[in-house]
Amino acid sequence: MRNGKPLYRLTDSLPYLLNRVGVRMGELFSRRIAGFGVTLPMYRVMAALWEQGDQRLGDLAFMTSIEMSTLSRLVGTMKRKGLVSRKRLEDNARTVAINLTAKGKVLVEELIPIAMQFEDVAVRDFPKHAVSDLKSTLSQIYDSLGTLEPEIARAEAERKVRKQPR
Amino acid sequence: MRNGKPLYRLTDSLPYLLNRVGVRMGELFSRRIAGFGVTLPMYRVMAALWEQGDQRLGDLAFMTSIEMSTLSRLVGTMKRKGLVSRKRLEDNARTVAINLTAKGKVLVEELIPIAMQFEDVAVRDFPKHAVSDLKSTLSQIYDSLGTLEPEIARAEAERKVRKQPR
DNA sequence: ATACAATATTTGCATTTGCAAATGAATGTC
DNA sequence: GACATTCATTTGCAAATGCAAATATTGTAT
Repeated sequence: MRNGKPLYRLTDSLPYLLNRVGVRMGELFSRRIAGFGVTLPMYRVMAALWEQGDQRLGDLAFMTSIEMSTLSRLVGTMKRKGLVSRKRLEDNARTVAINLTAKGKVLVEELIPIAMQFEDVAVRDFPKHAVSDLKSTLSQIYDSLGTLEPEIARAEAERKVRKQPR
Repeated sequence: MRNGKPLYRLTDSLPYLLNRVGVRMGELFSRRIAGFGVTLPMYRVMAALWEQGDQRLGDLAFMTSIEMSTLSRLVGTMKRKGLVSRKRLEDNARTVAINLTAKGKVLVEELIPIAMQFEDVAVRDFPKHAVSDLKSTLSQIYDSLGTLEPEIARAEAERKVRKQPR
């Protein structure tokens, strides 16, 4: 950046590339399952519960990366559709145990093979190792970002301090 | 799946891993730039225009992966904030040329170094080649999904046909 | 027991989103 | 040159989202 302009391309940046493929995948898969009356977030909730049942709202929010208040409402509509149950616990009534209903289980077990096939098709031109490398790198970056969160928050705060020093 | 249950874990699936890291990155970077009065979609628009100015709405929508009607409104609010301009062309008045204003340019050139640093920090524990492999795989999958779109749409339609044959 | 803090979820409210329909503008057809 | 047709963008409307505040329950200190 000899000339003062930072040398940068949005379209080469990791967040951009990540978002772009995420959006495209999401759109395609959404359309793929729309005929079942299920949205992508709904599928994620069902598949998460299929993997690990009886979850509390907070845990499910973490697992699905859906913001808690959004998820609270989503679980509400899914309950109305008869896909999940939501019972307050006897021992700790401030928490709630969310689970698949029989109907929800049947449905998600119909959708899972579709998801598997979808992923197969999406990566069929890539060698096995490339896909597993990709997945493991994605996981590591996710973890790393979790660790870095305080540091990044700090960088954010510092600017304020510089602009408006006490 | 000898027992009839598909062997599958949402949390090992590519769409899940992708979404999760995308969401976390987005949240962190959003917070990082919030002090500048800019949201993440706004940043993406500005950085896209910085890379390639005078874009039509449709092209900008494609480049940023933002749905067109959403983007139309976003550009509206950004124009009101004085960040972008939007002029209809003399030669073809049904298209519109969107560009950064001077103010928008100054702002995005302040944000870009932050984005660069953000990405550096996010991947600093990874060898260079791992990051470039990741990026190239993401790009390839994106392209591949584009190609596969018709095939996936067909799979979607087939189900309907089977259920309700003519 | 009473008040107070901590935890988990839900709700109010304003904003954003996305589909489908409407609008505005250019192009082809007769 | 009026006509439908296609293309690019915008808008109506209902639904989804996310922050902050409210609610409900549990734990703790006095």
